[in-house]
Amino acid sequence: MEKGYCPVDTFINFVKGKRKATIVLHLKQGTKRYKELSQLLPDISDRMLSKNLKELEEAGIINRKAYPTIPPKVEYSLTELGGQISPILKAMLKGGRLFEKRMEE
Amino acid sequence: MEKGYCPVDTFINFVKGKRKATIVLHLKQGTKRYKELSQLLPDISDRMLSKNLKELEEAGIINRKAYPTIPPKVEYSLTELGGQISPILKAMLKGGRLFEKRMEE
DNA sequence: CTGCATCCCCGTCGATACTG
DNA sequence: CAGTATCGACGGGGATGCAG
Repeated sequence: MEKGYCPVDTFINFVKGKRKATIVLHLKQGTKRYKELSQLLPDISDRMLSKNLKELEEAGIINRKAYPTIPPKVEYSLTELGGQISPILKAMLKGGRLFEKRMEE
Repeated sequence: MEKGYCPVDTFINFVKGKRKATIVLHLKQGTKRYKELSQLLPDISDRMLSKNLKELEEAGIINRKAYPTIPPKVEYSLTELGGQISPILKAMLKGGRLFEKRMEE
């Protein structure tokens, strides 16, 4: 993840991947397993989900905890940084609704 | 501009175009001419700048006022909606700096 | 259950050149 | 000054299938 010319772009780069923001918002509600996230986000493929999760982990936004059991079990949760940015995502959510309202007219 | 599955994505769609957010932040400082924006954003081509300006105008975020003089003169400014979302962009800017600080370590 | 590998399409963006 | 036209490179993301 590279630095943008302006910090706003840096932020966008962290968040623009398909569904990344939504994943964080769901994890804000509490720790979730891979399968649960997959069900909460019906419009994303496994490929993208695991890719986004990995990137979010590398960015330090989420924690990944794998249990070496059979069948495997993996839990995802927010890091402190993840908690710090979630209010911003919430603000963006509100802003998004503003746009959606406008579009309906 | 289509609606996202989650409003956060709607918001991102408005803002993720290269430099769109930065344009809004500059216009927040006051009305600017095309040339001025072009100089404030040295890393964006004319093609992208005019494309982004047009999209922001269509989204209702900025106003475009052209004076039919020679040489031509066009001024861009924020709409009320543009003013409403700029605090969110500022929050994203702060968040971006958080990320950048982390990356330096 | 939790992913990764492969193939491929398509939109985004840069470079360059041109116009009213 | 304020853009538009065209071409081409690049990467995100979908579909499908397979593995530990």
